[in-house]
Amino acid sequence: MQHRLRFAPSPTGQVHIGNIRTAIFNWLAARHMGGKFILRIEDTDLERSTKEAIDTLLECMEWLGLDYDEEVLYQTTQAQHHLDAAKKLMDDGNAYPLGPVTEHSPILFRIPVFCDDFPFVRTVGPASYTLAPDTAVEISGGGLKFTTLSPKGKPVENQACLAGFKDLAVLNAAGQTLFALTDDKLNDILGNGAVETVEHAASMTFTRREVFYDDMVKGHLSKPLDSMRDFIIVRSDGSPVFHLANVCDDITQNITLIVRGDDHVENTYRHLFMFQTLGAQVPSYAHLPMIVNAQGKPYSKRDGDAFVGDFRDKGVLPEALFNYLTLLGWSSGDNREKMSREELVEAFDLARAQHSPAQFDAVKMANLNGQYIAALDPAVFRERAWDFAAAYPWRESVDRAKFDAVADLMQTRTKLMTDLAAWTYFFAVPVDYDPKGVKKFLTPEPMRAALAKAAGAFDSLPENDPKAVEDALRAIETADGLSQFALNQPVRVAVCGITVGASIYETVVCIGVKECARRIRAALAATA
RNA sequence: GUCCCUAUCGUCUAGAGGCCUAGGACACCAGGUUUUCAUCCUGGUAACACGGGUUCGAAUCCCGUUGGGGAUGCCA
Repeated sequence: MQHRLRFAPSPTGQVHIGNIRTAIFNWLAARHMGGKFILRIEDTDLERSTKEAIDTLLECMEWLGLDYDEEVLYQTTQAQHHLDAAKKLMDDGNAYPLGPVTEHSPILFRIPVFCDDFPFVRTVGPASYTLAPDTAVEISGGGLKFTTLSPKGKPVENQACLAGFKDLAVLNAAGQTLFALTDDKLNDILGNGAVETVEHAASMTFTRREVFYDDMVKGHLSKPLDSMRDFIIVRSDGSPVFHLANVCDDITQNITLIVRGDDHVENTYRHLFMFQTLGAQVPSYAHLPMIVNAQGKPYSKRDGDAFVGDFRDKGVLPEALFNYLTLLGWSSGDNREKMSREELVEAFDLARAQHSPAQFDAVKMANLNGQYIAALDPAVFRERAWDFAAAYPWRESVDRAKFDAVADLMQTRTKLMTDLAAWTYFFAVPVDYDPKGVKKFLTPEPMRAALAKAAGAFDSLPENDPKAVEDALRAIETADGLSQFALNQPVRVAVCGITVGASIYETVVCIGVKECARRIRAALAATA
């Protein structure tokens, strides 16, 4: 069977790394299994879904190379399907209007009472609740209402679905049965809307059942039915709720494997019943743990730095972000970290995903990004750097050939593309000089004298000959009785304004020896 | 409150009862290479949340505690 997976985001603003990580895992799983990766845009929240948000989403996916199969399905186009499904559920007795029936009654999905044959329901065994003394139990088509005692002795109101209480018996303090949920009673309740209220109840017993499934990442998962409640699938304004729309679309799109955030685990227990009652095959599930911020907390709207677009703006390469995100909550198992897209597709396995949240580490990501930049073909790096430098005003007046030379020189020491911001000195006279550098390298008289000589030597040096620059500096050092290499840093500070950078000989050549001669004189004058 | 999920170095992780004296990566520290910085090389600091149990043997299985997250919406 060919698997069909989907990424189904709500386009409500920016694209979050948590969201895109879900997209990546879906994409990887689909490509690994040779299945389909489908994009569905859940744009039913008309208030918050905007054209801009959709464009941003599409852009982010393209930037990361997340190509999808088939046409994008916009959920708003499916409204009629959703309502038809709700109608079917109502007709089959699997959904009912809340409260007194009016045109504006919201519709609830009823966890089916007769569900013993469902493949994802099993009987756990006998169970009981002790109730708060002398309280009532209400049994209706909407479920049970009863009052228990908290450990501190306070009464606590409980509500649960009818399906949770198979073979229910309500007892009084003496242990006598006050009420038994027979098939007749059940039919009365379900068929005629009868409401049974049992007063003076002390306890109740029932057969506990649970819903269970095998999560591809979390393993065996289950939840007792008596801890579940019926839930709304159509609002009072007639619009379908997430649960309905989501499940319906998964059915119409024949989705076979759902990979999503583990905040949906609880929903899965409910959706299983919906697939079943809608007559559809239930899909497989894989729930991914969340990505959390540097404080170990879930990302919130406040964490403005977790948007995919921000990483692009900060100079992160898409392939590096893609790779780094796969490392959050997943590992190959063989110590490989920097992996190509092909390697990832080959190695990807949902069963190897982590069960607990992963913290995003911007430093490690920058390191990975540096590895990707270093590995780039120089011609590609020149191109990308040129494009990225468009953000900086100095690029306008820069000669492309010179820029390429600088790019070649600086590639291996670039971690983030934003590092290019510091390349200004290659193209313009430094406006200020690093104070520590000035104190150490431009202040001592012997240095200043030697620097002046260097300027003179540079005047008559051939361009594009780093060896000549090196020889010239060595000659001056020897003549002035300075130690070898003593002039390198002074030249760097005078020419670049800073103390760190690539080989000074290469740097001088990049800037131009004549220009450097001028800069040295200017620096000497500025620091006199 | 109830229910669900979860727990290995600071961080991402390896680990499927004996290969564990717990491995790798980032970060950090020390040394080396280097004209500065970065790269690179070598070495180092650093973790099985806690308490019970099962077993000849537990990071690994079970129970409990604690911590974290989620659900409990006419949000998705």
